[in-house]
Amino acid sequence: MIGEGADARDGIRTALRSPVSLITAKDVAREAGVHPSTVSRSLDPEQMARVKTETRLRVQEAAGRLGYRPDLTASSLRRQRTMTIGVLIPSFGNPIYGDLIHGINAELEPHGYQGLMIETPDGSDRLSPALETLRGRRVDGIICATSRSEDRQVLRDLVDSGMPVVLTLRWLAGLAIARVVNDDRLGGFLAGQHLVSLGHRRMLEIPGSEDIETFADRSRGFRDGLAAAALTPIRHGERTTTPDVSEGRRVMANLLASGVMDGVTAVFAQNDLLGIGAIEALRSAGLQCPEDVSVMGFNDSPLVDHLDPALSTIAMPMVEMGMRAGREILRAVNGQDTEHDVVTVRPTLVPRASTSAPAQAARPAAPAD
Amino acid sequence: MIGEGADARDGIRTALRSPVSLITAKDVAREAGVHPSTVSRSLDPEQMARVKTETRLRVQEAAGRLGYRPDLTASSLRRQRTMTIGVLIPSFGNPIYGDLIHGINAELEPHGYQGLMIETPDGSDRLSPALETLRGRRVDGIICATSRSEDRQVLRDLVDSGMPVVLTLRWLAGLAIARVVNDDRLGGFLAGQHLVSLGHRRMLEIPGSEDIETFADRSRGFRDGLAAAALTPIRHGERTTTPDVSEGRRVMANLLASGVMDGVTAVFAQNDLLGIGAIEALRSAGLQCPEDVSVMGFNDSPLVDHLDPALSTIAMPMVEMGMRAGREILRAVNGQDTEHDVVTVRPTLVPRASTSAPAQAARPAAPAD
DNA sequence: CTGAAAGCGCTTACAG
DNA sequence: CTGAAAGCGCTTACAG
Repeated sequence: MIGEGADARDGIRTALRSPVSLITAKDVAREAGVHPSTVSRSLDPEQMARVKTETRLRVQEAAGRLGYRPDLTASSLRRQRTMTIGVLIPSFGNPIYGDLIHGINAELEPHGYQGLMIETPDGSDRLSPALETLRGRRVDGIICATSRSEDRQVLRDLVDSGMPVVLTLRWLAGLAIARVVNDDRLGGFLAGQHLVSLGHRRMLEIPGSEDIETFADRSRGFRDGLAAAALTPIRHGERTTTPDVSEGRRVMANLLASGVMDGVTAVFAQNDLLGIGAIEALRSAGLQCPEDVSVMGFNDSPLVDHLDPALSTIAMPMVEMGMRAGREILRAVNGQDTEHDVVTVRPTLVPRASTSAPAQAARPAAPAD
Repeated sequence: MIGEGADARDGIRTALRSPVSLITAKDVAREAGVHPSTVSRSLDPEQMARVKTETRLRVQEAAGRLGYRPDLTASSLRRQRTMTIGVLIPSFGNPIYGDLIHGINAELEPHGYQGLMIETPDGSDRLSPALETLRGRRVDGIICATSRSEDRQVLRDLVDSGMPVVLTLRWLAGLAIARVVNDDRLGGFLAGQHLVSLGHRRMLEIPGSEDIETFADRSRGFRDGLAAAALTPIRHGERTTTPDVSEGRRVMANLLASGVMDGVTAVFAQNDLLGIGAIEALRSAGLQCPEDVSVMGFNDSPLVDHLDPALSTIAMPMVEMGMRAGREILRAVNGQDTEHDVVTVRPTLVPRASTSAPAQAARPAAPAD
């Protein structure tokens, strides 16, 4: 009987797995009266020029009618390209990375690429496993926004294996890997300059983790900003682990207890959360921000403009950074040399209520009256 | 000359594409002196029992030495399984979804599955294209955290196509799709009960978008909470589009201008951002929170505990929700019937400084003195 | 311009 | 217990 074979086969298929009956190029070919290879050509923008218009339209019509979608899994195997870019993100819970992802996707999607996001939290030892996963999935390239100094060897091996890689948000000195980063030194400089221009003379930093180049750069910039007014930050030995609110609170409490804060009128916290914690510790000690101590953050995280006081901070162009990183990885994937590409985006000062002139009005060396 | 053929081939490979020289099962087989099929069996937990231990160890050793990772692209094609779950998220920029993703990944990863996250913002018409992408990539199942009433038909079609689907965070009435959701009605109830217990009598809601079932449920629960004290929320015609700070500000300004707020001592905003905006509009009008008007939010977003006043809100167990959603989709992928599964997680009240007893101490009907 | 064939790398009935 | 073969669905030199 006609169709018996097909029915039986369908029956088996259905019984074995989910009833997703997927249309293949073969089905479309039968419908359009052509060979499957012609289906492939008619649907590939790069190849369709070689197909007679009439044939192409017939195939496209049939494909549309049947709802045909080429199986990317098969296409990937044949082409040795998955049209997938691995994206390593420090945290899905930190909204500033949301804009980075937006930027990356905005660049990848129009080119048919899909970002495969994996979270590799700081200090989690999850970078290596994540890279193994991405290798197994044969991603075409990797954007890494989580590099720490301890990752140097792993990243070096990754690049040596031939995988196109772009570092963004953070980078590591001494690795020949393309990077797209914020000019953190400029950011630190802007913070320092801002506090100096308000009239502060005694200032200190609440540093982020030292094994992240980004934070080291913010320090350098901050020192530059102070140096321009012949000032230096007050030195102290406090270090932070994860740059969050509780660490900011802990460090500021220590600084207050040890007397390091005596006479200090402004603090540059290397990110917003540290700054928020610092303000809370100040408040607990009976000090007001900005009246007694001005506090700056870094990142311009969501909601920090709704805090009391609204947090002065440095904003990074995260969307732009993501787009640039996307562009770089696509260049690398397409065989263009990017190894020594360094793209830098510029942060901006966002002055708000948490910084003001010091109460004692210790204005920068104006002629004495 | 020995090896000449191989060298020539490698040369071509290198010239053609990235120099990622990937080890295949064939390479491992040669190294271990077995057939590629034995390599496959020795490395597959489900099959390795059939291989003589000695052989298996030899293969595993060779695989380890060569750094062999099976090509998931080939494996997917052969097995008709990609070990990938599509995850549709409303926004990467909203940190509450970070915990949802954590929960999902925590469940998927131990089972060898990978989440493929795609952002489909509300009101963006990006659900359909995203689903097309996921189909093309042959994901094994889809977790959708973005469903709106306008998506009903698209989701119905998706399920009809045989794709395993689980809705989470939000859901749609009248669709036979498994769902894992917060008990929003309970959340609304807790909010109402909290305000009533503080002594409030005249209260109103700032609603979220009406075409999201979640928000409608919060309203129902809130009304329940008030009804338990024989109260009803003040009705008004204000509606919000995207539930963000500026909408909260706009709506509260309108409510104040139109006199609807007269005598109202407490407001339930259906999410934190609306609540923050409402507080700001109150302040602009010379009213203090909570002294003049108490405000509750919903979500317990990051940083709302650092606002002034710290926002009272309802917390959802996002990690748990994500884990449950992950578990459900794996069940569905593995052919277990989930169509009518409804998993509900319970929110909790997080009372903070933005809610207090009303100034005029309109305590609930105590015997007059 | 189109068809037929080969092959991407894996997995899995099927033999033996 | 292991090998040899077939085939997942696509794409692309190769013919014609």
